[in-house]
Amino acid sequence: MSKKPKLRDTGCPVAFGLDIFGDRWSLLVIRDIMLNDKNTYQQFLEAGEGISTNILADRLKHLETEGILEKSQDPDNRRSYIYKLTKKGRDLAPVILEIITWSGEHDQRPSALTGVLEQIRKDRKGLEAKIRAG
Amino acid sequence: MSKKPKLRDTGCPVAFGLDIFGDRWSLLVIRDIMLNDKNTYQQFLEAGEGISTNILADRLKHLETEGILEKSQDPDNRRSYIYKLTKKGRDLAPVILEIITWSGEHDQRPSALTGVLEQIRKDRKGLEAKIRAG
DNA sequence: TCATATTACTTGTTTTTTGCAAGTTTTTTG
DNA sequence: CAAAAAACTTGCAAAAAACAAGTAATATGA
Repeated sequence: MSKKPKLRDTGCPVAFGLDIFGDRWSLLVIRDIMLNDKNTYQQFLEAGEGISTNILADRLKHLETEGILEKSQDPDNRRSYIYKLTKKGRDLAPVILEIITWSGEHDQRPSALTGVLEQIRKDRKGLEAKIRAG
Repeated sequence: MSKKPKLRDTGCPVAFGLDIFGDRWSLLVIRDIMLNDKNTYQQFLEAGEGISTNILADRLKHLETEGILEKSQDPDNRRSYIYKLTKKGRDLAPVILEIITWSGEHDQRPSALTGVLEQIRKDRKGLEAKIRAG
């Protein structure tokens, strides 16, 4: 039921990272919080790619366990929880931005995040700083 | 049998990238070629994390189809094939290096790729250029 | 040269993960 | 106070991954 990431304890930093966020969905949730101002379960569900409810719940739990996200109650709605990136999570900004940059170079199709791509090209440091600030 | 990546055609560049290399193994193969001077099926198998033979074959085929890798016969051994990164593949260097950097900051354990981490810290541009040169 | 070993896979089966539909609990809204 | 919303959970089928074994084409060593 829960994600058992079967840690590949080889000491490789690439494998270390992939064990935490190297699946089909985690980086999309992180993207939603980091760049699309989403921060609730419902918003993640409606994000476009169509993640299943159980998988989303599982990934949120996993990312929280790994210290990438933290969850707190919405003060305005006691049914709702707000997910935020921790510093460890925000530190993934360069990884996300490099993926976007790479796709910008190698994807033929018109992109949905063109705005972000332009921001990266014009003022990458500024964008990174903004994300890092939280 | 073959990998059907179920393309998430939302136009998002993060999703675009993940559809190509966002699984448990692809980036490890790319890492092996990019940083560990591995380039044959056997070498990938022995790389430490223990990928299964069928999954490796599947991923190599997929990455070749996506234009990340190219395969050629080893002139010195007609049983063997040599896998190399294409430009598109080498362009993933910043993604890999950022993952390594992130893990360097957030992994407590002593790392196996300390050498690379130091190289990144001392002369990232140089390392990137070297990888980009092929 | 002929048995053995390599290399790169493929095939079949089991196990794990994902995807999908539906249900539950708590809180809010009209 | 009935209905809707938010965040999950549960159960089951389908897909993917892991595991074990086998195959085909070289190459190697006695």
